[in-house]
Amino acid sequence: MQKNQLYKGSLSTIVLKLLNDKGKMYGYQITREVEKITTGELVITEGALYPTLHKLEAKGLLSVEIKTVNNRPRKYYFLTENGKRETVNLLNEMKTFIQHMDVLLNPKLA
Amino acid sequence: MQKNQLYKGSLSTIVLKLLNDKGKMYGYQITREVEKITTGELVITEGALYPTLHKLEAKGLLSVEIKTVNNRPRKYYFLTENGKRETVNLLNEMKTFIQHMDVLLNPKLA
DNA sequence: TTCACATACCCAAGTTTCTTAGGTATATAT
DNA sequence: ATATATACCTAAGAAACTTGGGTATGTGAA
Repeated sequence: MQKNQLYKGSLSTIVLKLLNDKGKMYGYQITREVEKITTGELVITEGALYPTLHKLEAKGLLSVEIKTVNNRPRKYYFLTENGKRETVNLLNEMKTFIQHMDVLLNPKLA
Repeated sequence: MQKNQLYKGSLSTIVLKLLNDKGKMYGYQITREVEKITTGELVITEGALYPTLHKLEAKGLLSVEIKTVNNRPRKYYFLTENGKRETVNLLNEMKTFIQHMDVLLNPKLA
């Protein structure tokens, strides 16, 4: 999703958090929304997103609902109960990760 | 370095920043230092660290100096001029990454 | 003295996550 | 007609790890 390797591993967390806040979203909408929120700086490629959505569904964290809009099918994803619990876990892990980075990269002098 | 996928991609940044602050360090010492700083929470495996040190050296970001201490060889790594420049870049990328995560995971209400 | 543990280096096979580069198809604006 | 936006998808390869080894010395405890 970037030249930068740091984003590796954060995609599931981003997707789950978005669905947690918005309720239901479809894949293409997620890519648009992330670009909008980050003012175009973070672009999620479809080659990364769709396999991730399928993986989260296979794990039982997401469910799907297909709707046809403008003669095109849309797959709306939403969190299952397990998905809601896992979202909390992943957000905590992200918080811990950032704290660790802060300690390592901004050491207290003396 | 963790169960968690988030740390993937951050190892080079951590190593370069440590060397930037400490001057010279050897591999084993880096693993000890990171554990110490994070009070045991972040453990860098040797299977991850040594290939990373070799990669950074191959890229011209690190140089090596071998010393024998207690009848065992130690390989002290230190930043080259390019390494110093790249450290600044990677620290900025980490800062940007954390800002993006903040915007995505802690959206302003309304 | 033997046995574990810390120190100190290393590699190879496998996994996960992503990038790159495609493919299909409809609607709309130029 | 042609490009762009919308909307889904996959497969091959790259990168960064984990896991599980290997070698070897020094030290402390049973």
